[in-house]
Amino acid sequence: MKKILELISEEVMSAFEKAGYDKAAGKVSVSNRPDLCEYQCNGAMALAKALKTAPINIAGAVAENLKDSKVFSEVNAVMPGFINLNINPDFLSQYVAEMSGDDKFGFEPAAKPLKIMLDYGGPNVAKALHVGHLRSGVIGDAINRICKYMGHETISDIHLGDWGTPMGLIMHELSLRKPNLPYFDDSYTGEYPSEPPFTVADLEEIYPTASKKSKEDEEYKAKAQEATFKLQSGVRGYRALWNHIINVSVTDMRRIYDKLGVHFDLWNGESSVHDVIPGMVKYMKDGGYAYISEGALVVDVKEDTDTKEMPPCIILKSDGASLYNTTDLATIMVRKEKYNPDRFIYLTDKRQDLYFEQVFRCAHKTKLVSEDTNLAHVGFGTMNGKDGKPFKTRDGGVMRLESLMNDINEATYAKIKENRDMSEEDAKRISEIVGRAALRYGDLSNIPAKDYIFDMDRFISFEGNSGPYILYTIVRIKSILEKFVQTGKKVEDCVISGIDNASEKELMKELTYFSQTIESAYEELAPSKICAFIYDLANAFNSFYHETKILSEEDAAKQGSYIALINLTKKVLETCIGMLGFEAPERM
RNA sequence: GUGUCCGUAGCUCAGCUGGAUAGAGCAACGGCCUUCUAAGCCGUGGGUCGGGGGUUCGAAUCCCUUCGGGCACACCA
Repeated sequence: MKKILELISEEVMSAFEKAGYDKAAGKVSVSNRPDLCEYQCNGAMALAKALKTAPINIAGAVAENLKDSKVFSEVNAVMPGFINLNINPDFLSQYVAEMSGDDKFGFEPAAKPLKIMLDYGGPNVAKALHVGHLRSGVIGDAINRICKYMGHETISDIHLGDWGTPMGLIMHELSLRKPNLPYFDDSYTGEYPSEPPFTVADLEEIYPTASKKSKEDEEYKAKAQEATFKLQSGVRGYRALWNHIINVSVTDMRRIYDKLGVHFDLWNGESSVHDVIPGMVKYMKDGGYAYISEGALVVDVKEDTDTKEMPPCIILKSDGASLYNTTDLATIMVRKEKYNPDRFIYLTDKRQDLYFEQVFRCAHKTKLVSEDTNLAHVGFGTMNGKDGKPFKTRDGGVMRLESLMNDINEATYAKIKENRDMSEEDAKRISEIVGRAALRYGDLSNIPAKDYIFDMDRFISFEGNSGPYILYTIVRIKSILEKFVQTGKKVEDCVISGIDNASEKELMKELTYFSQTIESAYEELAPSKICAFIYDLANAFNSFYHETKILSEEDAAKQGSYIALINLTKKVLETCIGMLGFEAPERM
């Protein structure tokens, strides 16, 4: 189905053409003066200057041509040259009726489906998931779902940090604490224990301790580097120990990401490209792309059009070791060979903007990917506390992601118990569903690139623009539909047949924006667009709900039309929150 | 220093491919539950869109400048 604004614009464009003007001027937008009209076209004013005519004359001629249009119920040319439009209720309700008969509500998937590689999450196996990991996972996951709804094929990869210095730090610290473990005995040739010599809780304590020590103690730092080197060069015991770290850590991560509803197709890490690095480096040298500068192997990524400083992309450090750039480029190479994606999308902190620009330029320049492969980086802002600084726990520590989730679930639980009479079991189950919505919506409703202030009270107050508000709206609809079905009627038999009040029209208009919302959310890689849309839609529904008695409506056709409309509203809302990565309970 | 993002109501934020009286939520105040979940709805008050210049018939939106803040700028990730 064509989008509603396309249909309306086409109508106005042909009126421009008929009046002898450039049809391009007929583009229509939603009115910014709802008191005057529903849609507006400002094209007459843009044309006036070039044609040396008064804009109102153009607008008047166009309006005249739209007099008999079936699309509009009212068309007015007003000073200085606005064309004010009101949509014909019959046209609108027919459009919405058509939407309700379509699986995707009239949304047209991408004409050319792409294969898209998404890289988000990016946790380090040495560290516990903390609040800093929330945004990458939640935004990445939502973009993944949006891509799929667009009809694209996606592959998501968590891209674990499992190969760097943090691993060496843990191993070194462990070697000090438990020097007798066989992993540290170079002469040991037997089988290593299958049980890890530590728990997740141990790991969470070991890393920060080791990290702190290495900053204060040069010798400690050197030993940790040595451990890192031993791991990377394949020393048997270190590899075995490393496997334990991965297993313990990843098991725990899966559990938490599951709770959050964040999914990954692949759980590859930096380590998975370790073997291909030498080949890639050789390729870059042989191709004449990479050269030695200040001891390091670099690729120039400056462009003539640059107005800013653009440092070269470092491939190997001056000591010959690989770094972040190396593994990222090698990962691009591997992904290209293995999956050949049309597009790569990375989700990381926005502080890495410049870094990714370098890597992307390097990948293109060295022909790791073809010129038409789109490499995109979504740099997101940080979640800050009320003081405007990165969010911390009360005692100033790093807030673990799981703690944050638990806090929100507990607060949600308390709210449910306060407002509803519900069994312990239901309250607990529902608080988890609502809690996830509160957290994900709370994050996603912000524009990705911006920092935002996390305020627990706001998240748990459930008022205004929040996940729970959206869920509550859906639950209300479900409740009506359920009662309707109990009277022996069928929702599927209902059809949208017309409009008889203002709030119903508003709700319908809101529904028609579904397609364009999804499209722009994809184009801008901004799930926040969907949040804004469903918030408006929920508002429109709630107004309608208060003004219209549905179950007590005696006119069967009218009631059926209402039912079909709210059922469509429900489905659209559910589809949208599905893309945002949460769901609505049956009741709350 | 270079680049980049931001500065809109007391607070948190929309709006930014230029359009007519700058919008929400929270907080404050006032209404609405014998009737589909009041975690809701309706209403009131509250803003020199950081400052200054410019372009334009028209600027929160585009350009320049200035102030204030965040972030990044070759061997960390």
